[in-house]
Amino acid sequence: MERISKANLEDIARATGVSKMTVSRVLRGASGFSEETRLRVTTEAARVAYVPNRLAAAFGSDAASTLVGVCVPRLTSGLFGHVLDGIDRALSRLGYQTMIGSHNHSIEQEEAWVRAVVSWRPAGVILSGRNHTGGTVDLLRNAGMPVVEIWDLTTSPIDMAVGFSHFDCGVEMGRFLIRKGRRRAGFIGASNRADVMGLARLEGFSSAFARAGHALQDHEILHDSPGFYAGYYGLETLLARSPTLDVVYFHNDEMAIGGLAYAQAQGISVPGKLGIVGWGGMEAASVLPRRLTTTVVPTTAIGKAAAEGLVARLKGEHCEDVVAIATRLVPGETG
Amino acid sequence: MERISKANLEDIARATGVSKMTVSRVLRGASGFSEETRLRVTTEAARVAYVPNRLAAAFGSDAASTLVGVCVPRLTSGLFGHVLDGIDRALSRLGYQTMIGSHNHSIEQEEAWVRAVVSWRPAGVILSGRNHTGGTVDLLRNAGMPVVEIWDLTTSPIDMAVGFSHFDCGVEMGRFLIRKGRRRAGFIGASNRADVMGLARLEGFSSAFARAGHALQDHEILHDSPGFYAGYYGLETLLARSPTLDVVYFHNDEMAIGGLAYAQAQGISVPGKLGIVGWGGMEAASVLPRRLTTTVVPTTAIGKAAAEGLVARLKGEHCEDVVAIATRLVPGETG
DNA sequence: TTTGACAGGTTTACCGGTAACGTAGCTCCA
DNA sequence: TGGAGCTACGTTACCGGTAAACCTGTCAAA
Repeated sequence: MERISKANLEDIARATGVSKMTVSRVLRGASGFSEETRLRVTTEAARVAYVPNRLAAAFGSDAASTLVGVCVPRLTSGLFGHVLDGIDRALSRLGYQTMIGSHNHSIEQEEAWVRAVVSWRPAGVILSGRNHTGGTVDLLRNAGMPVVEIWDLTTSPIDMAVGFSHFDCGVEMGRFLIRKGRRRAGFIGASNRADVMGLARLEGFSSAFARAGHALQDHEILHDSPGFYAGYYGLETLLARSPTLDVVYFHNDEMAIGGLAYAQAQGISVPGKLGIVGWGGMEAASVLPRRLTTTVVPTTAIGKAAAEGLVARLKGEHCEDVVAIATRLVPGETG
Repeated sequence: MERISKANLEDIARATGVSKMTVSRVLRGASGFSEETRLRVTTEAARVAYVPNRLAAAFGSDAASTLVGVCVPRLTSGLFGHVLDGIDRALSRLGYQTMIGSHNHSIEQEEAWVRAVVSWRPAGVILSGRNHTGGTVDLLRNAGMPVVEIWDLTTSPIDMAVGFSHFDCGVEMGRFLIRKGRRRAGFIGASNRADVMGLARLEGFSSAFARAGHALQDHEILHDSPGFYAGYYGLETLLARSPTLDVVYFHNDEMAIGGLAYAQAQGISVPGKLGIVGWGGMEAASVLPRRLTTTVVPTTAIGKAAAEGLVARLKGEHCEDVVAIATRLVPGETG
């Protein structure tokens, strides 16, 4: 009974009187064996509780890895949680395992993670964003495996890209607010300057206002995690400096809700005196007493598309290099 | 220049005039070589951009795997995001890779995941909860690797456990509310009946009220993901049925905030007419206009403790089998 | 002078699969 | 009736590390 689970192909082969290779073929569901052999082998495999050794399989044949590396900025973000969920569901349905990491908006940490994950010889890699170190790009190009860059769309991906343009999100929100009559806009970001995607939204937003002849009045980027607190205190800081703002664009919905809480605590009328708009489309944003004006990002769909694109490439099927996933500006009652 | 990254130990050995084994020792930082050799080897390794092959390393020596499997109920939960972050930070600092999966509160899905992850011969596994299939337990026992069960504490873990008691959380909240004069309590859960940990809180809560002579009046368990919507509509449903409730305990903070939103929309005075309390301690809960009464769970600390316990066991260091991490009931302005 | 300990290596065997190729026996058709 | 083409296997070599055992020269102590 002891270490019964340590059985390998050879043990099963001996017990059933066939060769190791035949057992391998049966258990992989390949072809080249009779129904009778299949039955004998699977029965014996079940009896000894055979656990395949993917390490040996992936090592032995360079093409057989079922491992996919995924790196996101933060595991604690509600949005990326849904992206990971979309990826993980799609990949595990297709028989792949995911190796997940986070880099906290540091491309150096991302390179370290890529180095670690490539040493496992994965079938492919999914990264977030379009900004990577030269070392990361070299490593991935040399490894010659499919790479999908998600979240921020680029027209010249390392290999493939699935996502949307953060700059365009900012532009769209800016134009929307100008149409609504807003003129003195501010922005509150967080997660420090390393979050280039948040900054891209700021740039798009700013350029939309500038083009309309109303330059961005002020912005505040906090060195804090982009949550409710940062939104609350960020708005306090920004309004202390620029009390005449008539609308504030927040880095994300969590922060916007924090800002909303501050405005409410101060008796500032929203959207009357001050508009508050977010980004991301977290669930809370649409059920709060006042529905937040925000941009909804189809997170799960992005994850799913990235995973399916990667697998399509692995199987040699055709698949677009760049897949744009549309975001949707949802007007609420706060902007 | 082509496929220069495909260099292996043998290539480096040839180029530097030493044996493969010596190169292996140098690059692993083992001992048994001179400083001059070390320099020659590391220089050559850098020149050819050597990427180690962990597949081969883990395969070749059964003790060398640096892989740790982690399975949580859902990747989209804010709380588990922090747990994963705690685990991932601790493990990557210690040189391990994490393979993350989710099982959506299904122990059958958990078993499937364990089967898949064990086939990668990881160094250890971290699971959530104490409820597993017999197959899961057999698989892990036979594999003979360290296992940490997190989140819900058990006194008889498969191997190790790090967490707290959900039942006790419910009891503590129940007693707190009774002291505050609440008598007619309800509960709103979600994620269907499979979430045994949420149900344990309900049981603890219910038993506290029962012991005080005020049986739980009503409860509603929605077949929906435990988010803001479920809280909003859950409270609507529950109050339609039991309008005289004076306090409602929610599955988590997201749902409680949804409930708060419903109460506010209906003009129900909180906490005057109805108390609303949550569980989990999400950041939003403490900055909203009224601070939510809730139980704060030290998520990151649990992840960190689980990871460090696992590694301690791997290194043969002493480490407690059961580590209790205290939660904290934080009275707010809603209960 | 001998012994032995140690640094600094080398050699060999092996981990458990899989690809590639070989082969025996059978059927089927010209 | 010979051989082409199948099915159902078996054989061999190999993936890239690492453990373990085994060398070899040097230096110090006995």
